[in-house]
Amino acid sequence: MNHWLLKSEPDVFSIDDLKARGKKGEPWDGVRNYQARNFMRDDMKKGDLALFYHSNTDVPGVVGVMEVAKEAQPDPSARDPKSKYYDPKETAENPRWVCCTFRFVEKFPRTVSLDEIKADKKLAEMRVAQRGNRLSITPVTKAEFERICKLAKK
DNA sequence: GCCAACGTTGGC
DNA sequence: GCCAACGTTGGC
Repeated sequence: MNHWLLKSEPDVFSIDDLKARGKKGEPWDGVRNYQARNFMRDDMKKGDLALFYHSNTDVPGVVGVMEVAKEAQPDPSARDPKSKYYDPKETAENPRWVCCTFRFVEKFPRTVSLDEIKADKKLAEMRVAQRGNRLSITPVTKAEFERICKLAKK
């Protein structure tokens, strides 16, 4: 099983929004970066666990856990001219963008902040802690995943 | 709101 | 296929 970290701006879609979706979960649409897409398309499997990270907010950090409920499918927003994620090059025959569907697992009792991640020896190498990192979907190791869960419950 | 870092686009 | 220009991300 693989582990992941996915960023989302809480103003746009927060962990509480995901929780409100219940068992149905939420398709992670709008990813328009090839590296991130490849992770979703090629490596994300049903049951994989992912850290939910709030970006662009007062205290950026990991706020909870979700799981892959459905593996990659063509991203419908890419073919919707009204969507801000619309891509005129997207076709049904040759879908360029995909999305996995995620289901809420848990919300941490507290946020594991980016500052904390950077300060922690075992976590400092995570992609999300690197300067200039903008990738919204990154793989994390099992050890990193478990470390963050442990910190969250301290 | 600033700005550094990065990915993408398009002219050549 | 290079690279400047541009748009976006996201911490601060």
